[in-house]
Amino acid sequence: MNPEDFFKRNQLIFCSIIAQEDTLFAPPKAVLLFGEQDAEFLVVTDDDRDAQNLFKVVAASPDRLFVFRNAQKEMRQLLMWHVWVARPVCETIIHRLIAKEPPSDSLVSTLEEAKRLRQETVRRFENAQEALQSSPYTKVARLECLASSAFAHMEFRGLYVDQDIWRGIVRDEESKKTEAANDFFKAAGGRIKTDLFGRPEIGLEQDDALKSLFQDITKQPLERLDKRTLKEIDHPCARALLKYREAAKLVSTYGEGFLENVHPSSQRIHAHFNPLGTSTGRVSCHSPNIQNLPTDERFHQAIRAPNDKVLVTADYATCELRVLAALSGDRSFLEAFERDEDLHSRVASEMFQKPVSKQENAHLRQRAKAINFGLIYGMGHRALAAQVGVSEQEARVLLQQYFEAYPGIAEFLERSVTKARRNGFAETVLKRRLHLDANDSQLSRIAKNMPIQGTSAEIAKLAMARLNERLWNHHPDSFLVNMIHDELVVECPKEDGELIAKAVVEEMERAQRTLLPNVKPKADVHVGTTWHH
DNA sequence: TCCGACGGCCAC
DNA sequence: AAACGTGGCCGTCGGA
Repeated sequence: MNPEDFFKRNQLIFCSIIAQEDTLFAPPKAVLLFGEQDAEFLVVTDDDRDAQNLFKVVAASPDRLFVFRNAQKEMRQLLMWHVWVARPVCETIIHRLIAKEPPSDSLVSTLEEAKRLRQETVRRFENAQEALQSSPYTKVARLECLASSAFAHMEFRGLYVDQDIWRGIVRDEESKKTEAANDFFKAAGGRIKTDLFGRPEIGLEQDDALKSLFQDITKQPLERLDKRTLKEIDHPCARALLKYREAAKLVSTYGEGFLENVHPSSQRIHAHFNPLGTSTGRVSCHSPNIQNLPTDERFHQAIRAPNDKVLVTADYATCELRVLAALSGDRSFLEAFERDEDLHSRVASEMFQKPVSKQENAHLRQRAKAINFGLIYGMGHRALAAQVGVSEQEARVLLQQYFEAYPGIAEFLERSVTKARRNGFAETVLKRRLHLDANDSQLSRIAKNMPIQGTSAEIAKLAMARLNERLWNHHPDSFLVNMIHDELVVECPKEDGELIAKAVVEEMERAQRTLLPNVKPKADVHVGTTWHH
């Protein structure tokens, strides 16, 4: 069948990639497209330019649906042909949401095999569609499918890293590590035995041995030997170990092993994003995880745009607190955001009945901030006490004062818990669910956190999906290179920086407004040659 | 030699 | 640290 006729007749198109190998830059051998009816199909190959060009145009337009087995992965391969899919439907996403076993996405390597799988594919999809329609997940499925295009594109493009700068930082940290180790053993003196060659018998990575050593030094039993415990020990060994651990962390996690993820042909990092990688709806990322790069200024200098390009860095201003404001409907919170006030200061002054700003009574602002964020995590008085450095009794009073000033927040959080306990699950604004089988105290914390964290994630995914489509259609030299939960990073030509910054903020705020119509949205943006914080 | 559990720590 | 939520990666340790 000729391509025009095929696309005219089919609104819903099944898309099967026939691929050589499962590597990032391996182009498809061919693509089999077929409709729901038996007779219609189209085979697109790299030689058939007419079919390929038409495929490209139709795929990028929003008036056809393309069904994939694993959309993110398969669309990544299609990008080798510069095909980008505006409206993908992903079987894997649907199956995961309705908690069915997803179809295996093992490679289809011949056209014959793809054709043989046609009937089965259509039948399986129709069943999944039916199950989805009668489930609460239609909205969230639509969002996830839409966002999968953005993730495919982001993975395909990759994140540029200046390896020279990066290696320079790692070298500095290596010498800090050595220096700290020397300091440690010098300070430990006779406490550590040495072997025949004068080498110490314990290493600085042997936590059990170190714990005994510090129990010796402090003459106290130690439960753990983490950063916080070490900070409380006034001894040169403790200070040296802290220095050592900090440097060792950077060297091991962000050292040469990290740079091995730079792809040899693109010279970029193509991390794997898993949009359904968490229980709340947040995205996870691995190999490498570029959502937990150190906020250290030096590393940010190494994440830079290639020549003649800039990075647009945009992040939501207190996204989760805006979600809390919207879901609880708390008048005071909503008003603070409406007036662009500093929420933490406002909360502090209402709690303590005193004027508070970042300058004035900053310690009170700090306490309010700790509570604001802590509540999102279902924090109790113990954790609050540790966080702000007061007694547990004082922390109890602080929470009491907070809830007196904001009864709407208290009610909302309690309502979340009651609802979750009754339903057996917590849910987001798009009705994403997290089933709870935990004990009561943990259930309560998850019930408070999941709707907020999950809704935040949905806002970010919606922004990504819309932004990616806008960039593909109107700014083809600009593209997403990273997303860190509430932050998006876009690489674009130097001369487009301000234009793209405007587009990014627009889409982020529009997405927030879409899911939270009753709160004023806000995203901050920065344009520069390096990643900004 | 491999693998999972664990402690620790990076991010939001 | 935790009765403060969500992740991934590193090194050690102990068992197979």
